[in-house]
Amino acid sequence: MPPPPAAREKVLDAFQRLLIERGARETTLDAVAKAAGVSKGGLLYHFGSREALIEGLLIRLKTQADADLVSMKSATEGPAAYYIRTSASAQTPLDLSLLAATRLLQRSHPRTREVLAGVHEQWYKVLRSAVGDPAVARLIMLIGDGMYYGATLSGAESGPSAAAPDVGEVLELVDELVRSREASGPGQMTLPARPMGQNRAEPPV
Amino acid sequence: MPPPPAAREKVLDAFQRLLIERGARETTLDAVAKAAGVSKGGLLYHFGSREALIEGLLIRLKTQADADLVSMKSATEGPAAYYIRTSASAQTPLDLSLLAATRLLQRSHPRTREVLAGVHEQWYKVLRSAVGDPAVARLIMLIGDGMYYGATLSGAESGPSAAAPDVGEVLELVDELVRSREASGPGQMTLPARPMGQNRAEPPV
DNA sequence: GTCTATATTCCGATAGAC
DNA sequence: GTCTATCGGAATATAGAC
Repeated sequence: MPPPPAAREKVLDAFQRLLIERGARETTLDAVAKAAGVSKGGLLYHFGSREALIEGLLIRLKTQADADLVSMKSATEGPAAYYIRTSASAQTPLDLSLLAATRLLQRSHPRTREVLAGVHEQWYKVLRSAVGDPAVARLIMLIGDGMYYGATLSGAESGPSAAAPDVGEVLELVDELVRSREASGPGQMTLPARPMGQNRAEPPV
Repeated sequence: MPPPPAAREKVLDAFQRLLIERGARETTLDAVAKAAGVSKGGLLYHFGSREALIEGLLIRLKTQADADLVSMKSATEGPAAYYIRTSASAQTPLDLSLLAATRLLQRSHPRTREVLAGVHEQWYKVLRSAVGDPAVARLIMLIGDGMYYGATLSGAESGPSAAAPDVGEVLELVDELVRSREASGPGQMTLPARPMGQNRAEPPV
């Protein structure tokens, strides 16, 4: 089987890179073609319109996400740790596709949102079957989302902020929560709410 | 003191709404002017350029964030619970500003990212002084970010997904973690890592 | 398949009337 | 302060040569 035409992939690479670096607004067909090293006509041969280019990115994203799900399910560290650890990175091809798709989010164009939500839902299903407590599974999803959001905020030049946790710290805390829940037993799921962030001080009644 | 000119605020409102609904690409000066009910010339009187319009949005965002910090510090439920609870909403004026600014993120334009990172840092400082354990404070930041990211993903028509937790559930889990940490004492901060997501099963060696 | 050249529409910004 | 009219340039997309 001959290798697939490289031009298509180069165009998608450039499209993603420009979306992340310069945003959707400046990511014009001209700019993508130039960054990919092809002419605009050449680009439009592979992707007949801007919309088709977006669809190509979303299809690539789904393919990469499906492959990632397989790795997640079979990770020796467990799906939860795998999910948290990989959420911290913004380097893998899947991360780049996710970041790029995020730049295309808009309410009036549901396609991108649907794909991202679908990937999200798949992750949750794996977490849900791997972690005993559904609430903990959902919390892990939130933490992963939060780490991913931090990746969208951080630029190349800005150093790590004080609020940026490292992966080991997060894994440790989640592990502690999982063990705490296991100890309290599966039957007890509803605890009375208590104010947080006021060490040892009782809230006013 | 006469009320400040309403046109400026109406323009900023329309700018935010369009950024959220239709993305940065379709949020042109024409579209903003039309949505705000003014002419393009009228818009450009208040904001002399597209860049000035963005700066106006960021200034509004900082003002709203500063006001929110005051509420956060004095919340009777405590800063941590306040932070988590308000992160779930995407309805307040501050939420709209945050969502809109997110649509403007791009690496080559550091200004938006700096403002968002600054707001983030302020939140962390309050959490840090309210929660005993810095690692827990950082985890709460992540959870809030994750809830906010979920808000950027969810559209108006799509129902809540299975992976979407409610606020009470999250508050309960964080509360449990805080109490678990308090019980184990402040001195013990480093625990050996252990695989997660594999209930009671030991990982292969 | 890939290119250049071009058609058409639209964007940001300016000029100037009121 | 708000408007209309318009300029110069850039965007998407098409046509057609090679």
